[in-house]
Amino acid sequence: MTRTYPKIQPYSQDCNDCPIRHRAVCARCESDELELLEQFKYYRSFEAGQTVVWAGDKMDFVASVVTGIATLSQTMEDGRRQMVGLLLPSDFVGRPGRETSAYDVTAATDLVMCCFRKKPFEEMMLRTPHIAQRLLEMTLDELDAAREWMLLLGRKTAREKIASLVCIIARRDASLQLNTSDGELRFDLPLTREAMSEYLGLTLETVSRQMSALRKEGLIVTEGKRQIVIPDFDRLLEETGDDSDGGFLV
Amino acid sequence: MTRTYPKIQPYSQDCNDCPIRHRAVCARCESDELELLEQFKYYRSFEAGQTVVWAGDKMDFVASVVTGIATLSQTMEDGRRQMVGLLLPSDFVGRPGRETSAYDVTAATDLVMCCFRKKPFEEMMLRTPHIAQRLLEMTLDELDAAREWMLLLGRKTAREKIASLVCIIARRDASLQLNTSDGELRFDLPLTREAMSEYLGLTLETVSRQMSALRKEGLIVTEGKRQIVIPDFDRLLEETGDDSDGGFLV
DNA sequence: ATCAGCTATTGATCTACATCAAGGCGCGGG
DNA sequence: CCCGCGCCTTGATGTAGATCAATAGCTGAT
Repeated sequence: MTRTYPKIQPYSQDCNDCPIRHRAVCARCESDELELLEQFKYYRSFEAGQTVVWAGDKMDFVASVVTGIATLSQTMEDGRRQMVGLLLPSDFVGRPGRETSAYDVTAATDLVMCCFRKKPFEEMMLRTPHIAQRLLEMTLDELDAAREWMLLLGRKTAREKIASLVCIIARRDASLQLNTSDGELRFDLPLTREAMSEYLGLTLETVSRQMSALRKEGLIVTEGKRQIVIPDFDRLLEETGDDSDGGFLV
Repeated sequence: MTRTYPKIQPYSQDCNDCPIRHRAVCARCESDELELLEQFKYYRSFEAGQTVVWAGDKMDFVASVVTGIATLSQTMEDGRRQMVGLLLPSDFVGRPGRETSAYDVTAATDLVMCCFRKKPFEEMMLRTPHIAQRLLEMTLDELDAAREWMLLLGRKTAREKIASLVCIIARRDASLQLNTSDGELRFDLPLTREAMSEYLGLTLETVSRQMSALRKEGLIVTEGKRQIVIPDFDRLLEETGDDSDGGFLV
């Protein structure tokens, strides 16, 4: 016996105010069955620096980033912090089947999230198999990204780490924005030196020094505080230590 | 409209020769619909050190570890290696929806895996929603483990890394074996110093030194080459830098 | 018994990054 | 205008862990 289920349209690019957006399950572009999600959907805004949830706190919703950047971090007792997730617009956060957040969720910039209460979300997951399949796909992508990140943390030099981070953000950005055609990439890197250091497992001083080094060598150009131009993406890529072809998976 | 689907029995402990075992989808203990998986199931054995698949190679199966230990690693062009997955018995490997392996899969010890051809597996996933749900759950667990691992790689000292690894293996082992009641844990750590160093983002010399240090301080006792006794688990835990309560999620 | 080939240990030295410390720049408020 | 506060940069110094190197145990082959 073969059944058919309502199809989730994956990666629908232009559904900008959907509750769980194009990299996630898009409820807007869906069958009737999914309409009911709408009634549980709500938006929340945060200012840069604010905490969305603390590790261990109750988190009764799942969400996706609409605008801005959120981070997931772990903190050790003595204060050492490691970022373990970087959420850009369209990324999903929250784990069906868990009561509390395992990580600090923080707004790295001003942030708007689109939230669902977890209960109805879980119920719908049971009724609509394609959601679980879509979510599985997303989670596998995240796992691959985490593993790439592990290579960075475990084996790359400070210089390679910085180059990698800049490339990662540039790619994510480029896949959304229109890229400036002729090899040159322009985008803003909306992370403080401290946030970068938490991402990379470095101190902020080392981040600053290595950024200066890349700047002096012309691999990156900074305009103002956060705006970055990469004159030659391929040249910067060579500094990451990654295989030239190897896929970034985010 | 509410439908019901065949239920997957999760974590069924005593289904030892099931193709995808208790931490995964258990096909043995299932509805008729799942029976057809059996015909695509086959076993493969590897000797310690052998490679199961190379990163980039075609991988037309998914599998679970039956006995032994497998690892997932990434290699940089200049040979630096980082382990990104450690697969103990019952762990699942392979990604539905991808043609090639993203990682080197290697037998750390003699290894038996139970494999499925990917095509029929994927087809069944579409027909049997609970499989995707179960797989999602497993993948989320793995993601949490990966994030714990990122904290280790990014922020822990060599000593903390070693203590953490020993604790992780001990826990995984204890959850399968009968633990030796009175606080004392005995198990074997079936990884070479080199494998440990690839897990931890260290050199094998540093691993060796730190193991010696823990031994001299009586935090661990080694019997023979690979057998390890932890006289006082809680005392070793304190050396990991982790929150005393905080959940290891593997 | 001897030797080759692993794996592990231990020592000596080097270095990339952390740590400590001192400004500098930009921005908003009084 | 000045001051305080975030954020960033840069310098001086310290150190954990890498690197280089020698040796030791263990296993299996001759």
